[in-house]
Amino acid sequence: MTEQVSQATSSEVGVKEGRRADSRSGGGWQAEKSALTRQAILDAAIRCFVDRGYRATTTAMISAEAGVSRGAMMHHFPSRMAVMAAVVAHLHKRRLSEYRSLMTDIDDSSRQLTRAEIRKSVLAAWEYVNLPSFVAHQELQFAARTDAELRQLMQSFELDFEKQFLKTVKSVFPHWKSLKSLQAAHDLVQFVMRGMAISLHQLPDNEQRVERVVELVIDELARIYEVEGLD
Amino acid sequence: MTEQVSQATSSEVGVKEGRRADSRSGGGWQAEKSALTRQAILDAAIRCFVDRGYRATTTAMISAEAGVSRGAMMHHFPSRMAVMAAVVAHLHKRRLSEYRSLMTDIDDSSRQLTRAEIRKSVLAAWEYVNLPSFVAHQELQFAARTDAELRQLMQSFELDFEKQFLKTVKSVFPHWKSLKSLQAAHDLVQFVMRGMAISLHQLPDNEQRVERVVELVIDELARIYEVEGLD
DNA sequence: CATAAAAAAAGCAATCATGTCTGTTTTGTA
DNA sequence: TACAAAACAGACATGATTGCTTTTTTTATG
Repeated sequence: MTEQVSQATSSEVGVKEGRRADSRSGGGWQAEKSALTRQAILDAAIRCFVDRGYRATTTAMISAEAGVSRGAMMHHFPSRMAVMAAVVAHLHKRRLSEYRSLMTDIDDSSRQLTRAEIRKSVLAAWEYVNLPSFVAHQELQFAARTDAELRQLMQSFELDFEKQFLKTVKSVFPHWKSLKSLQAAHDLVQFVMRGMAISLHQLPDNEQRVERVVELVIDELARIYEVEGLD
Repeated sequence: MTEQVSQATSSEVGVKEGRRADSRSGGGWQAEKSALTRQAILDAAIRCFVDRGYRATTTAMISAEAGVSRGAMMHHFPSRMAVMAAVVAHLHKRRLSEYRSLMTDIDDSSRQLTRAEIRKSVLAAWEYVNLPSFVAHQELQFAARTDAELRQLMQSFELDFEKQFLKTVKSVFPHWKSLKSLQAAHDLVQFVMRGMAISLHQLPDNEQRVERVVELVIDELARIYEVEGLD
């Protein structure tokens, strides 16, 4: 009945607006409520991923967290994997939006890139990987390594995400001319942040080590920008 | 009966030599066989982690992979978590040893650090995170985020590992004087490699992106060394 | 108001993983 | 050889999770 796998194809991704919300004036409450419970379930699933992990998250756990019965959940999502598929699409949009929010008001687009702006973008990336949406996605991505079904499900979203991600970066750093070096710099930042996020989960002394590494990354970005980023 | 949790305490870690192997001349076959099955089970568990993931790895799966009956396995390890604890200790030693192997013959310790040597160490780190032992450990570490029991189990090993790890780096780079900058540089490399290992599992275009980021890291390390590493 | 459809809730059967239990074989020792 | 202990193998019971089915409630519409 309700499709929830909707493959991602580059630009158009996760448009599940196919449901006829507010079909007429005054009516449409049913569809609205349906969409509401859907949202509740998806958000609940994300919370479950964050504090129990993907594999340990059961359908009962999600429905309880969402405050709906398991039966109601099975009505919207006929199987566990159907929920996961919907979460993947949901996270795709949410992460993209959150990252864009964090990356705005960094570059004023009128003058050249300053070190302060580079720093802001790096710190934004660090904030980003500490967001629940990122952690949840990390759980999915990690699980996908050994779960062929999930991997296939995520594949197109991952590709599109990378594309949108880079596009955002380019729009934030219009002064950075060499696309190749920008891509590499972006990769560097992402990898470092992801590695840190994972490694420091159970290690003490985080603050200082994070700070130092962040400084190193800023140094390197500034260097790349000076050498390859200017006009 | 057989202890298998043996907390890690800095230098002395995972000494399970407490068993009286070859208690006398001619004898000791029983203990030897026991140790042999133990090894088989531990190695099997690691393989299971690599291609099924920590959470999906069942006791039946491990015993099948090891070629022993489930009963035999339960004899050596009374519970699932007991196996995991033994694997943690096993991996601790194995990873340390493998990393040391990869890091040897990099610095000839007679002259100053060259860029070629820096490159070798970075590539060694990249090889390192692609080893089965690292992937298995990654599975454990990741699962530990949402598994309090496992987390507590690994904690002391993680701390000790970091210590030994840094010690190895120091011995490989005797010319690097500033300990603080060496620590930060080491962190940078580790974070980048971990992030790459995770991110690029299901993304294409790996080769080029890895190469570029590796170059960036090498550049940064050379820069740090010149500024803070020299006498 | 009556009826159809959607949403929600609850119950049920099958599967699977774990831990325990019992029984068998092998090894060490008197 | 006889006995004890360890190593090993298989079966069983329990609890959990999943997907399906059935029943009840809510919403939309004639």
